[in-house]
Amino acid sequence: MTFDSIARFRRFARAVTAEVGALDTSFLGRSRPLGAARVVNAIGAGRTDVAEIRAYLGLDSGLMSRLLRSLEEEGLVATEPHPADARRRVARLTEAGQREFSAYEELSDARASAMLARAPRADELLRAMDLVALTLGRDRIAIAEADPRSGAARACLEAYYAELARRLATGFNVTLSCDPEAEAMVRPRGMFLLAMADGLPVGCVGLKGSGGPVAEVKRLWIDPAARGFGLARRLMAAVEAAARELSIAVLRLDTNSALPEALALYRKAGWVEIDRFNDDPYPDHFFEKVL
Amino acid sequence: MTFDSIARFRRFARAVTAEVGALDTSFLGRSRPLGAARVVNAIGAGRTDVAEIRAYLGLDSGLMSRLLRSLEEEGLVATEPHPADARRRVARLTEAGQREFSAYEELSDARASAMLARAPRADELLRAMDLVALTLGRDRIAIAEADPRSGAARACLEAYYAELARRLATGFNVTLSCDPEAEAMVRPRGMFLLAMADGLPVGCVGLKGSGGPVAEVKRLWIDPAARGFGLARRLMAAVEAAARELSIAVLRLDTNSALPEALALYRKAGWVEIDRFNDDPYPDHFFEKVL
DNA sequence: GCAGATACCTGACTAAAGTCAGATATCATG
DNA sequence: CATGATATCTGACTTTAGTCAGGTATCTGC
Repeated sequence: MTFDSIARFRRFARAVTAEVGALDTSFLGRSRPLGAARVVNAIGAGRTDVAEIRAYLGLDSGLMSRLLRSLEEEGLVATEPHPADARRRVARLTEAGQREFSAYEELSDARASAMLARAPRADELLRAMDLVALTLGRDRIAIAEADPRSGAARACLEAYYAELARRLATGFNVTLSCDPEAEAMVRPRGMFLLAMADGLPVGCVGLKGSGGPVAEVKRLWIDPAARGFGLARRLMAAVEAAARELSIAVLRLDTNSALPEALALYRKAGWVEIDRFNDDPYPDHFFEKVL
Repeated sequence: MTFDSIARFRRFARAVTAEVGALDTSFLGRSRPLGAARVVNAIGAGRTDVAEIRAYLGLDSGLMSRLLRSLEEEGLVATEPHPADARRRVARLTEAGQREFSAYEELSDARASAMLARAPRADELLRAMDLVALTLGRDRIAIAEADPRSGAARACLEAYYAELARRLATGFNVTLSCDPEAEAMVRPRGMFLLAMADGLPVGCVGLKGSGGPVAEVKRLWIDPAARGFGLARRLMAAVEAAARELSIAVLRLDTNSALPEALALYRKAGWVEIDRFNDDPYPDHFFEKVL
């Protein structure tokens, strides 16, 4: 670390406090107290259970109750008993509430793009923001199953291919428009996992099955901004567990010595090196793990 | 920009809001309302004029008055009339106030180093934070005169030498411990300017005089995280103005073609290329500007 | 069916922050 | 020195946020 890292950290905190303060109070542009605005946004973001919203926003039950009541009076929110548990209530936005939520969303989006438009190197700025956001939120990164043809999965796969093209001496080329292997990474033959950080994908791994007892692990990739958090290990553990559940007996994978961190990970996770098992031109190392 | 830059920006805003919220309320650990704590910290950070603090924190004059009164009762702050204008008042921390301020500082420092210690690549994280903080605060970057032997100046010079060593094909080497030219960049013969962002240096330029009518511009450097904001142009304009003030008639500088952005800047600012005027082994381009 | 836990609601509070209309003293300027 | 601007202070508010002690209805596990 160079000149006074703590001072630099605190300069960041100050800069961001000022900006975020403005961001928070921008909600006040719509003449509603911050607390009520936060509840509208929590519901709009998909949180339905009152208890869930309460926990997320850290509110007292009495305060929560009153905020919901005032939002109901305003006609933005409707509540009804939870279908499975009559003690609980679920909240949803009315049409007017939806409009209000959209207005908040547009405000935030406009703020974001204004800021990005003013930055001299928006791309670099976004990568920096990713690194900060992911480091702060590393404990909230969750692994979830996804369709390999979904937008989030495609984003990871594209980044994966681009990184291979950059790092392999031979380059790398896949016809992205119709990935020939996506079909094989769908249940029941296989599956596909994403690591999600606050709604955005930051890593993936695929299980490519053939219907038989042998399956292949493919497409392990972690967003550079999320490396060092042990996500690759978590994804590999999750894909192994999923393979067991699908009654796979043997897992295989291929990789390239230009990716030393991958080789190290596989060796450390109990994979053993085996002979070449395909004629793919890119890989030069082959591993197997018996489950 | 790759996958949904606005969503990425907003993920950053959310992550940082949560963290900064915790940062703000950490002040509450010392049983003092946030408003009062912010005033103590503003005074501790060197703001003395009541009006200045009020503007910085965005407070109503009535509220400010009451906050100061309560801090005086607590014995943390003392106020007195402004020596030059009896309408104004200046505030300063008492000894107890200094202790309280230090306690806040230690809290913030501890928080910062805990966060940095947990990051897998603290160096990269800091650079990302610099980029975000400087982009957010670009309009508050100020140019100030400084001693080239001060810590802040040395930090810039070291970074400058390191960058030259990286970018020049020949490498670069200065005996830092006793920079032979620092003496010549001090008034009355010359001077030295820093660009300061929230208390930390992000760029520099030196004016090396000999006592005569010809002086040299040296050591123009901008922190990579602060490039693209037009700081180099501002520093060059400031050093020119200072040279005029010192009755310098002709400015010269040398540079290297491995730094094309510097060449472009000098040409655009009205410098004209001249013949080699020294036998320094590193530069291969020489410029002059008549004031 | 009963005890204890859980989810939400209500009423009665307090603390903190912010607003606004004067009052007072001082300064800058013609 | 008169006039208007400026800086701070005071008193009287309101709004927002948060706390706490009960109260009602419901669920879970024995």
